[in-house]
Amino acid sequence: MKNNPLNDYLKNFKIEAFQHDLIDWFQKEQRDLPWRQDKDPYKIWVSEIMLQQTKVDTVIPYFNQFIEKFPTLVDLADANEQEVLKAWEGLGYYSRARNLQNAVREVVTSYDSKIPQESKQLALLKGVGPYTKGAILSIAYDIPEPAVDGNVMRVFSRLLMIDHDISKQSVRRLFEQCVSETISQDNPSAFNQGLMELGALICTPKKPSCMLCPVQEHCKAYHNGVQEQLPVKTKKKKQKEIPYLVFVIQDDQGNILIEQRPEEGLLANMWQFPMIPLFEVDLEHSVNWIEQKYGIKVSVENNLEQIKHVFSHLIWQLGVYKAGLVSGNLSEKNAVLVPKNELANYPFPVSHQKILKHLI
DNA sequence: AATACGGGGCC
DNA sequence: GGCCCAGTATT
Repeated sequence: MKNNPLNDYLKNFKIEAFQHDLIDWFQKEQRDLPWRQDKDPYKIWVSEIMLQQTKVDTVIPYFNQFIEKFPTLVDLADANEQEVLKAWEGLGYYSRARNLQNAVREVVTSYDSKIPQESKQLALLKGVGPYTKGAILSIAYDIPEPAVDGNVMRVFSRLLMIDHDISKQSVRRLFEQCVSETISQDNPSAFNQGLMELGALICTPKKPSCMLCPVQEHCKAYHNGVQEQLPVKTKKKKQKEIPYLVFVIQDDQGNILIEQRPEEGLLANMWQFPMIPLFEVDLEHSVNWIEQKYGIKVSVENNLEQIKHVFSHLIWQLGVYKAGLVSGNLSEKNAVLVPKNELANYPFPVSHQKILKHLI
């Protein structure tokens, strides 16, 4: 245990008093959230996946609708992937939904439909990383495991004045040690949730409400007046812009051409209007490209709109054009002609929902 | 150790 | 326009 930097950080830290102050505050001040209605491990799992990189207020309506549609683990396992993606539509990071269903099916077949309480088995499930594993174990099963997310790193970086760069993957393990050493054995669920709730409500990234903080007296950063300087986090570089041509192709019966994206990569298995990077084909040659790829002749009519869509790592500039289907038979297997009123049955990313909206 | 992977809300 | 969010998988 010597030369462990953790001992230096935890020196003079009053663990039992901290546990009490944190848990006491959490039990009084916690928000009334839908996944806190009961301790159904399945619901806790779903909520934890949805909450990855996503704010509570965004998740609430999705969670309610999702649980209504797939009330149990078995219901989700039995669903079509397209149904699941449709329920996830607009929430982002769609691989979360596909991994969740994959993992739920694994639990049904390999674990008699019961979510494992073994850390190692849980970690084997798709989409369950160190954070989600700890969250499920502690919140659903009252097992004292760390669940370190951005909140927890921010809170502990201030409490113990840790100035490691929290954007680095390896640093998470340091904070897991902090939690392991301080977590309440009696109530690990309230302890972990309390840390996150504190990070969300009081110990916020900017202008933390230290005057309202239940653990202010435990906070080294506050005592030194450096709470606004923590945590240390390197900033990410800005996104690359990619211009696309997008085509809303309609036949004479009013059907519209859409296609499913590849099963890997960005927006995997989601649907879209045909689109092509502008650096591969310009508008003049787009008719040829469409004929070659889809086996149909079209006539481009007019520009409908320009859309700028920002992702975390890139930006789409979409030039959307209306086109009429002149002749030919659809040869692309991932594409279909769909009546306008059936488009809403398919899961579209938000960028293409914007186009959909423009059509109606 | 870095990068891909969404989208929305805040300043 | 950048930052942040109850992160994970892949390279």
